[in-house]
Amino acid sequence: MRQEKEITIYDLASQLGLSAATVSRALKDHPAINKHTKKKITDLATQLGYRSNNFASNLRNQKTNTIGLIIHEVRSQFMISALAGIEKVTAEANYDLIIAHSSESSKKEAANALNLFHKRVDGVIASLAFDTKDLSHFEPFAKKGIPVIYFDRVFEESEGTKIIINNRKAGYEATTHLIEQGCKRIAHITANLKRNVYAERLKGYQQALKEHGFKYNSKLLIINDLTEEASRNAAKKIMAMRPMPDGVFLTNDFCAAVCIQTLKESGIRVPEDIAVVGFNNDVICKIIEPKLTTINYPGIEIGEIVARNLINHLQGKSNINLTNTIIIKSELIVRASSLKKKK
Amino acid sequence: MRQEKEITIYDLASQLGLSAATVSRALKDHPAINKHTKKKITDLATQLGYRSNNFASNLRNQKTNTIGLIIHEVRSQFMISALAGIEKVTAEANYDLIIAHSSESSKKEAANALNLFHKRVDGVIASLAFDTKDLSHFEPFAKKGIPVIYFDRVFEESEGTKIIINNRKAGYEATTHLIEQGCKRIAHITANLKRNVYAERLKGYQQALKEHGFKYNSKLLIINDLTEEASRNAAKKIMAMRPMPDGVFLTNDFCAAVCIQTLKESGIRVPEDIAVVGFNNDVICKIIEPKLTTINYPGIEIGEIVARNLINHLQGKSNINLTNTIIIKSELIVRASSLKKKK
DNA sequence: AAAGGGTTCGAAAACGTTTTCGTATTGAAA
DNA sequence: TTTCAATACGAAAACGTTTTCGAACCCTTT
Repeated sequence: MRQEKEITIYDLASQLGLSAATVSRALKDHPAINKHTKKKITDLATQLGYRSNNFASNLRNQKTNTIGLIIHEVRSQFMISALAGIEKVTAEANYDLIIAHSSESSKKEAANALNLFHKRVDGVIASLAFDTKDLSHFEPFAKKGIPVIYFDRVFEESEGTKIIINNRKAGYEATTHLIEQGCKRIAHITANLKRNVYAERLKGYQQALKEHGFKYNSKLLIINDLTEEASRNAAKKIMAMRPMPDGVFLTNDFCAAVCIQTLKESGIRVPEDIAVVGFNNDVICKIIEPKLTTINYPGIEIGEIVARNLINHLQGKSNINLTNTIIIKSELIVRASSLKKKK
Repeated sequence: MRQEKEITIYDLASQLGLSAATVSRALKDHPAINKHTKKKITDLATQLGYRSNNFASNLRNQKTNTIGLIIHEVRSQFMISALAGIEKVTAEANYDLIIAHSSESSKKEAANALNLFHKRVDGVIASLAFDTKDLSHFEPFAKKGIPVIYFDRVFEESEGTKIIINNRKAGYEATTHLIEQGCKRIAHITANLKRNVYAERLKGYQQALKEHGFKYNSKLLIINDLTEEASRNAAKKIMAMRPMPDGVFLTNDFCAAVCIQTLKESGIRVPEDIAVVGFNNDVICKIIEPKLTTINYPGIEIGEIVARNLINHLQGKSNINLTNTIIIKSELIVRASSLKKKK
């Protein structure tokens, strides 16, 4: 396990009777270097197993080629898909990715932001924690001109660049679909309304009700934290409502799946007794019986778009400071769980 | 958006009439510095918003405080859990994590390894791609004494340190459980047998059959790639077998869930007509109807153990070169999908 | 007073790269 | 032949930290 000495540009230079400056330029394919010497240098470099030292380079260049990713929870289908998209794009552009997850704690989110700041990331991508109340922990980035892009969970009224879907429209479409299936009493199960995604979906739900002549009833609204236990309790609450709802729109597929399961265990039929629409289009949609109608929330595409925007900005190809909000397309996917009317 | 000048230890030093050496030591809590001066220095540092420059520090120290993670697929419940565990431990130890995923391609895996090598990670954690045939792309790390820990998908006969569960025992227990439930004709659905995890589970399956007086029948073995479509086809193959198996052990919960679904759609009852056991203990187990009996493959714990071992080695608290294989406990979790005998 | 031993700090080199100004060489134009 | 411009390369500083090897100082002890 001998630790061979690491090769530097000085080693290459002295072996070829050149200067370090020339070697450095040659390896960067600088035009001022003769093709012939360039070839000699690169050949020797590969032969000797030279690898450039990123720290020295970063130190000199004052940039890190690293992007920080702050996510609220890594164990979510959507986030994983988004992560995959982000990873793909950043890797292709030769950026490193530092992943920091807050486990839904705004405190940890702030600590992560500070950590990334100290690590001097070139840019940040963030989806906010459940209980984040303000963006003050992102101010250091703004002060240094380090770009931050928010996605999924954002403050819609804030300054920064945001990439989201039209959650209100999605909520509207989900609810309208239930109404079109003949539902007269539609419940909505969602999470903390301080988060834009949930608040907007609720607004869409309310708007759909109103436009179709139903009046919004807050007794049909259940707010929980989307865990398995909470989802099971939500289903019980639904069953305890009198009269029982004949449709329910949930803000999360996993929660919807657990609800369907709980309802079925009590002998309630889906969709005959109650139609169900979820949100996200997780793989679980196609496993649960009946298969789950849902809103397609395309994680990979969103991740790719987020990363692409950030990198284009970093490379000077565009300027996200001019962009405030980018809306990604989403759509309703109809499956058996909501089909009261057979086609 | 003014870019304020970055504060260095020289700035702190000159403002206090000290040397950079003293400041550096004070910030690192070096014992040779007076508590009083130490306090003055740290106070000024926070006041001026000083942040230490990692590159300069890394350049000087010749280490990166970065760990590379090579995974075959990010979109897998197990891998995500493992990732969460790894992230937790590395973050606590103040290591950065660079994630490279190979999308099940050994070519990309080799490219990722090279990339991490050039980035000079201090250590590597890897789970191999579907079609990786040898470990030659990890040799550069060995040559430089950079530790590599393999987990999940490994070469069991190779040199490096490996962290795995006893896949053979797990396969044995799953199959024995089916036999105890009265199954006489047990199929096995798995993936590429070049990968240790699948090969070992098969061996366990075979051993259980043998020990209970059944003889192994290769016609009951189905090998696929665990996608949704392949899983559906596997279920059809099961149904086409004559006589049809009365039990099946699958190497993956998602695949099992799709199979159960397909079987049910054809009117076959689970577990009455055919008992099913999966592998991993994904959330899907509790969603599918009937709930899926499975082997608990504890991703978070494994991730934590892998990361902890690597970091202890890097910090000189232990030496993984002395360790060849660490076996983590796994266990059978019995649910409805395999219960032919009611208790 | 001298010697010794802590304690506290500093000078300076080193890590490996990039880039700003150069200079030297060459070929062509005047 | 001189001049000019283009081409090809080098010297050296700079990026910010860490650490070795001292040195200065103070306090005890002989």
